Amino acid sequence: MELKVKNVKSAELKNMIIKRLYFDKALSCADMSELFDKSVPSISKAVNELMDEGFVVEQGYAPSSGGRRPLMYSLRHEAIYILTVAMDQLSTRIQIVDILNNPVAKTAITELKLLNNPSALQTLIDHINDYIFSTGIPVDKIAGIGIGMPGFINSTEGYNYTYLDSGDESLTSVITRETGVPTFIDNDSSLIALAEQKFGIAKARKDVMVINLGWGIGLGMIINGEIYRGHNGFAGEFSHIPLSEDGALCTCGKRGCLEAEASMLVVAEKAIQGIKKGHISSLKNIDINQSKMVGDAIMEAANNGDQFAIELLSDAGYKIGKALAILIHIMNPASIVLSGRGAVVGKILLAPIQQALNKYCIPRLANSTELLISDLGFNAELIGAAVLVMENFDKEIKNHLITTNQSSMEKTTKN
Amino acid sequence: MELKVKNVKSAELKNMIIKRLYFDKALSCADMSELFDKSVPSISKAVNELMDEGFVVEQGYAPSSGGRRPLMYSLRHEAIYILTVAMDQLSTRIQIVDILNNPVAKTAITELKLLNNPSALQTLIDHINDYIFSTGIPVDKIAGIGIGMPGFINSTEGYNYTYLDSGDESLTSVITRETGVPTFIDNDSSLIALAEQKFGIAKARKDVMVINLGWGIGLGMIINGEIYRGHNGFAGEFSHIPLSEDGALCTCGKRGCLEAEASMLVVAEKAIQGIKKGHISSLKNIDINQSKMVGDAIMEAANNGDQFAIELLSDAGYKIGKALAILIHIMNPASIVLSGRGAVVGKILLAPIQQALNKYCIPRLANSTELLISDLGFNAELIGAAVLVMENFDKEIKNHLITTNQSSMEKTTKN
DNA sequence: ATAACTTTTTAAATTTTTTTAATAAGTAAC
DNA sequence: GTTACTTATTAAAAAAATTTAAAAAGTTAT
Repeated sequence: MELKVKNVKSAELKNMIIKRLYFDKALSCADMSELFDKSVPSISKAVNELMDEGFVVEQGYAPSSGGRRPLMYSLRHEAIYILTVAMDQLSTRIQIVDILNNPVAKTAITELKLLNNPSALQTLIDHINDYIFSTGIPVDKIAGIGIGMPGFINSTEGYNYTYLDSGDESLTSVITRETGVPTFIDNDSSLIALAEQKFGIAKARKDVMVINLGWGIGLGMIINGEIYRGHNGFAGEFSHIPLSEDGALCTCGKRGCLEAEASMLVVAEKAIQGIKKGHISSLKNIDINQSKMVGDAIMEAANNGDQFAIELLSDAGYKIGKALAILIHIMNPASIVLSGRGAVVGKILLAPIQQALNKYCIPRLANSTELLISDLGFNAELIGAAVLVMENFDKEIKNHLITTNQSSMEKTTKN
Repeated sequence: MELKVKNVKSAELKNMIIKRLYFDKALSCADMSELFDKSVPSISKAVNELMDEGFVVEQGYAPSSGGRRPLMYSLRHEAIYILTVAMDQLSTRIQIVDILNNPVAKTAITELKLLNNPSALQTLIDHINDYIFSTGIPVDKIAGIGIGMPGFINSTEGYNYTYLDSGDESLTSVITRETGVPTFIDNDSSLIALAEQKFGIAKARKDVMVINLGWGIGLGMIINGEIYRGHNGFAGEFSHIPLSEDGALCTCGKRGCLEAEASMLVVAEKAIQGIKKGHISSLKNIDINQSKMVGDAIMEAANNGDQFAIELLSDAGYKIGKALAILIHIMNPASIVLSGRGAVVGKILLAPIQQALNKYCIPRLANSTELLISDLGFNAELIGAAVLVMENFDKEIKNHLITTNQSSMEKTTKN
């Protein structure tokens, strides 16, 4: 006996509508007809079914553009929630957001060391389950779990080859099984890029390079409007491109990597050296035993006008600019976005970066690339994780939401 | 009175079939059903219509895979020809090929200087028209003209911002008007990449970087199975990425560009210097006043085991390898193909390139990229030009072919 | 204020596509 | 050499999508 789902194409259209409404908030039938190249009656039918299923609601009339006012449809807020997770080497943030990306509960922040920590995966799962329980939101209202994390990640297959070893089974499969919610993972920088392109400063742009300025230097690439992950999912390893011939030794074992020359960690290191040598600066009272805190302190000091801090950042900015020149030559992007932790000093970095671009770029290329500073800030990765879930919104997720929802999908049995 | 073409979607399917048959040579209805996610009857209907229109013929039965043998369909050879053009700074090749990319007449090679030559465009048009006339192939059997050329090119709009100035009107529009055949242009390196991915060593691979080793160093990118051209069509400007801090002066005005360090022209230049200094080599009797001929001579000498030539090429190879390391970090491609003129010394370049990759690449990335040498050689650009035309095969082209063909499309008049 | 024109939605008719079933043509095991 | 099982094509029936037409709800110019 074989089970067969009917109306596959119709279900596809409905998923496309849900997905689109997540990004565009509200659309009329006419809008969607245009968007999906489907007739209005087809759209109308799908929308009505989605209303019956509880996913879509009428939102009211939009202003007329010269004729009858269009009836706008949007997603029902209570139908879909998304659990988002942003991990770095040391700490993990967990959050549940609604369909407007607004948090519905306080973000949970926990210490979770990724390196050499065999129990990290179980800890993560426990934290997620605890968080879901604490919010009281039923599991079947959560469309999916999106997780951003560092490491070499194969997003399609759901593996992280660097951290959170899950054995033969994929990481996403383990978390899906243990939480009961479809799970998706991706590289932190890719998710930041996704956030910037969907809801940030690079909104709707097709070819965007997002630089994740943090303790390393990540690169998330949007190519033809989609995240580009490369053949094995390792694209965007910007941190370790060889920049100078005999530069500083990098954690990767090679010399002259961009990360070893210009990351916030290196800036912090240089600041500590400088302070030890007696550099006059508002930083001189900082605890120099914790590079990461020094990093934050430098950025704050720079924004407050501290000359020494600005000098250090400018130096890093120039090197980043040189690397960006290479990136521009290869990719000819519409925009480059400075995002991640370092975005707060974006304005200070802008001048030296532009200077490097002028020196190392063919003018025609430099001029056709806009340099932007993120306004999403620290939230980018969490928003990106939500986008990741909704980009993968398909039959499976809808079934997960619908199983304990009101109606069930039409199925026929083939005899 | 408004004219409206019916069966738009059906026409689309038919174009998809023609396109696919160009790439796959022969397919059964079942194959196409799978490929296009359409029912067999839909495919069958479209194929029968295409046979009536004279585009498709039955090709015979393929071996059975356990059941009834599939009837294979292929394109009718006499229905579609493609005119391909490959231009470089000094000379232009023109050719007409059939649907199997086989030339149907001798390739025409003419001297045509691109730089500072206001009459270049008219000369090109004249040559194309003369060539078509000389072959006796009727214009309405030629699906399109594909042209590969150097310069900053916007393939979608059909402009070349560097050469062949066509004023306000697009270059493709001028040539289409003057020849009566739909025309498409693209960057030479992009077309070489297209050829390698469709009919060359990187066949069917999705993420491929093709290096066009010639007088410059070009880069054609296949991303997600499609040519990537960047935001303005300027992507792949690999020649001018800053490689060394205070390197040789480049024609672009900057220092340390890859092109200025490792192109065949530079190798030739170095050879001339070496010979003048009395280097012992089989090259010593070459005419040192023509760098380009020296370039060819060096490649030949290297392939014959000349130590000095090999040394020069190895040096260039190592620098190319360093640049490829950067490319691999950013793109994580499945394959890198060495193509263009320099492909003939690919085997000699391989070792120093690999050496550089070992030094400058994270092992995981280097290991997941295969380094290939083109077997299409000098023909790649012409084949790519044909692919460019067929990739753009759409309603317009089909109409062009069909106007003076046997049947005409069904049209209805809206009252 | 009214006529003329837009835009959106709904319902009925038509077209297109897919599903189903039947037929044809082959392979492989016994 | 049957029999059971695959695979491919064709034709008729069923389902789905689009086109067409009409109605509803506005805007704008006179």
